[in-house]
Amino acid sequence: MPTVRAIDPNTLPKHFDAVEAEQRWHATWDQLGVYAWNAQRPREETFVVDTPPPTVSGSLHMGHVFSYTQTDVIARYQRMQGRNVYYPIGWDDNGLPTERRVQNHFHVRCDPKTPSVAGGIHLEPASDTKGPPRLVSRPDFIELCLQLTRQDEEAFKTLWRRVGLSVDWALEYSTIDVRCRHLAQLSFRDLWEKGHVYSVEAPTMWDVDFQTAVAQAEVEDRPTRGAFHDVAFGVEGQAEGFVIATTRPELLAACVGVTAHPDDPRFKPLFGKRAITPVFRVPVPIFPSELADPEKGTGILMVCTFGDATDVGWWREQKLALRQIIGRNGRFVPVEFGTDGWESGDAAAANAAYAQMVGKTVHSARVAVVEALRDPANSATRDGTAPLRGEPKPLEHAVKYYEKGDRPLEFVTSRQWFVRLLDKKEALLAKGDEIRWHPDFMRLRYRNWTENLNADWCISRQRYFGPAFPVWYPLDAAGSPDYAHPIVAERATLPVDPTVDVPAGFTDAQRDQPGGFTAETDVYDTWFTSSLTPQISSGWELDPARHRQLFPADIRPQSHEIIRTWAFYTIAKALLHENMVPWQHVVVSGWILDPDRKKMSKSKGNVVTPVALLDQYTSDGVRYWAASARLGTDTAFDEKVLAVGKRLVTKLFNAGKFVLGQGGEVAGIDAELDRAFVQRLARLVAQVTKSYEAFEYAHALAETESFFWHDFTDTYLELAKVRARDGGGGSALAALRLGLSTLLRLFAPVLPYITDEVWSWAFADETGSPSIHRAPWPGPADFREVAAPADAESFDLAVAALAAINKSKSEAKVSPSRGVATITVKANAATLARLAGVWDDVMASTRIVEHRLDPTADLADGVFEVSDVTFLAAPPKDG
RNA sequence: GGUCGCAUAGCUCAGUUGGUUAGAGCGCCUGCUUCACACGCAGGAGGUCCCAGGUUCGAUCCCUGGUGCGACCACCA
Repeated sequence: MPTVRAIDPNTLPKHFDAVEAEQRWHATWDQLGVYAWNAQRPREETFVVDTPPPTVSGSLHMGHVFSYTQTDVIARYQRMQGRNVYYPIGWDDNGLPTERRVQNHFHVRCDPKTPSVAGGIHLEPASDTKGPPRLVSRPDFIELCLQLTRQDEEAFKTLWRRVGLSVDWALEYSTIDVRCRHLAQLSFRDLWEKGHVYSVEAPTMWDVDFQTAVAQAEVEDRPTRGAFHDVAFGVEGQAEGFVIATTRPELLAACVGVTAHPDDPRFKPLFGKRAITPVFRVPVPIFPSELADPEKGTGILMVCTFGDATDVGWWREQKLALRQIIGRNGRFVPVEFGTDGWESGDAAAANAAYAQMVGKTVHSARVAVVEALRDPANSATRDGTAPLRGEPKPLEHAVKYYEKGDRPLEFVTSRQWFVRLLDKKEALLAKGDEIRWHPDFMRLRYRNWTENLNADWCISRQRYFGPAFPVWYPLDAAGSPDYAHPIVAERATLPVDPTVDVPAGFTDAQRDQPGGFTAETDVYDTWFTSSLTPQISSGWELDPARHRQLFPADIRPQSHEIIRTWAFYTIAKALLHENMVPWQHVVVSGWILDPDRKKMSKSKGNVVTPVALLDQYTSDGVRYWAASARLGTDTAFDEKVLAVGKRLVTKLFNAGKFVLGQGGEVAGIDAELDRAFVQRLARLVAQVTKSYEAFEYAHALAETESFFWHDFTDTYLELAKVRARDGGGGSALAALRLGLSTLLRLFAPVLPYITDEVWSWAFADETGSPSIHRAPWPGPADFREVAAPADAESFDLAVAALAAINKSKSEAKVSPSRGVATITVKANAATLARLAGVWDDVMASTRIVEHRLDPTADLADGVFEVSDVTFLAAPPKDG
């Protein structure tokens, strides 16, 4: 029989120093290449994670740690199952969040007309953001974005390593890097060739601060305080007017129509006539519309270019005039009245009234218009009273905002690029159903969004820090761009920067010259690139062989609030490019909530910083907390759970120290108790494996933890340790080691540090797996050589007898370790007979000297009672 | 307003494919300096499984309705 040498517990620290161990294991894992993806292994052995690239625009909070750890646990399980795990990490650095952060950090604004700083720009963080921001050129602005995101990426990387993410750092990328830009442009080119993209000049949702168009998916409603203003309009050719209610009086100058419900008797007589607006005295058509709600406001409303999406619809259907008074920066632009089919009225007076509005923001224009509406001279009716009827009535209503913006969106007419999606809803829904969602109900979020989609995807942004469109426009003889015939760069020429590169058939001298060409200066919506993360991993057209190896991915981890954006767009791209699904599974993490059950987020100022918690509870402790929550379940942040995780780490350390501290001859596992334990262990492994296969890592952890703590350390270890320690316990020694080795591996996905630490004390050499994270996942092969116990209930009988004896000690208020001089154990005869195989272990662990087994017919099977207990004298206290 | 989720011990959460006394951890109580671990061990108290109906021999679990909390979407005159 082989002999195992005990480790010397004295060579181990008294307490587990997690911070030291974490540093040490990072180095070891790097050196061993434990997490490296092997490009040589085939697809069927590979497990591909489509990792979310975190937005690099600030700091990571516990919500990030929570969800990324959950993904890591799944990846670590797959790796131990022998899969070749492709687990990349990227940084989503392009886009508005970064631009905004750079603007604030350095107090700058990008101005394409400003010349670049010679020798490259270097700025210190701005200490004072008062006064006008410094204007910097587009290349300088991009450089500042890159500088700042590089810093952020380093900080993120440090934290992710600390948390123990088993990503392959060789696969690190950023969404602004040249390869991602190349892939984004290839994607555009492919969509262009397939006829899925188009550009059009139309009213589009517009953020006046960022001065860019935004997509439907990035819009959110926010309850906003406003006020109903009752405003009297005149009617052409009659004395009687009517009163509209509006929350946006400042748009009065942009009023191009008036509408009410077709069946509303109050306004029926007005349809077909023209209303006269107060102040500006513009005549506008009054038309019926089913969309007008007689119950709302006064039942009749003004249509402006543009107050909201409904206005856009009416403007199109009724072919109303266009008077776009709000400019791209949110300020009122000059407008000439009298040139839009207006015949009657006083254009000069209107122009004079409007002249005071030019340059004002929405807010101050509102003040100005309301002021004008208080003046009876501005009345459009003939009753001589002020157009504003009564005082504004405050209300709170939902207003559309860009999700990252601060002021309400406006509809601004501009030329934008779109991906045509509205005609592909059926195909999009079908793809969504091909994917398995965890939890399954999350697919309904996707369905709901897709079914209710009401606009194509606006992919152009009038910004700077993002991949460029590979597009130029020919200029006609007058120097005007021919938007109907864009020049899209050929695949082979990509990537291009249209502001630097020259389209085929032109020379650089023709740039921005009549008869020449001009660059498209818009950049992509950040989701246009982010929706390609599976292709960024696979290389797609840049590396077809790798693409076949890595696409579709196995899992897409993400949170549920971005199903409408990230998941949706990624599914759309895979559909449009290759008619495929981008991944087999979507695993949706929940949120961390405050104790008040509000989402933890930076804006709410309730974020707990991860580093302090990692220091206090160890990385494994924090991971334990994250892995305790099921997918899709929002969880209240509870520090007690982290403390439990830390205790589990300590317990593993101590149990490992004890088990591996026992040496001696190892025998086959043949004692009844040992066989009964191994049978339980094998059953646990089967259950835990099943849970992991279903992405139910929290269930797997709970089962493992319960077995480890209750069945292993409190029960089996106590029952077997005397035999293992006092020689002749080769079977117990082997079973204890098998138990420890198995439990360490079951815990390894969640607790990578402590498990590898204990593994390294003995099992690394014994098994030839230097890191537990490359050790084989436990399975039937580990237990094949151990015979089943003679009695299937041996383990439970031993536990029940042990509990009965312990209880007598507890009731007598003596130490559990106190020796028992005499005891009588009662059970029915059959139970006592079945106990025989494990009774010696029970006696040894409870320190029974003399006992009597008393068969009693009236006790149920498996039930023990003890009586006549006397104890040995307490051992002398030393010191 | 539409869709979805949740509601189980003081707290954080499991669980029951419908079946005798519903679980864990934390917290609480009673003990135990125990030779792996006091970040421990033993013992214990604590629950109308949100409410009302229905199906069933039987419901915490299934169905219907309601209440509360949360999310996503819509509502912007």
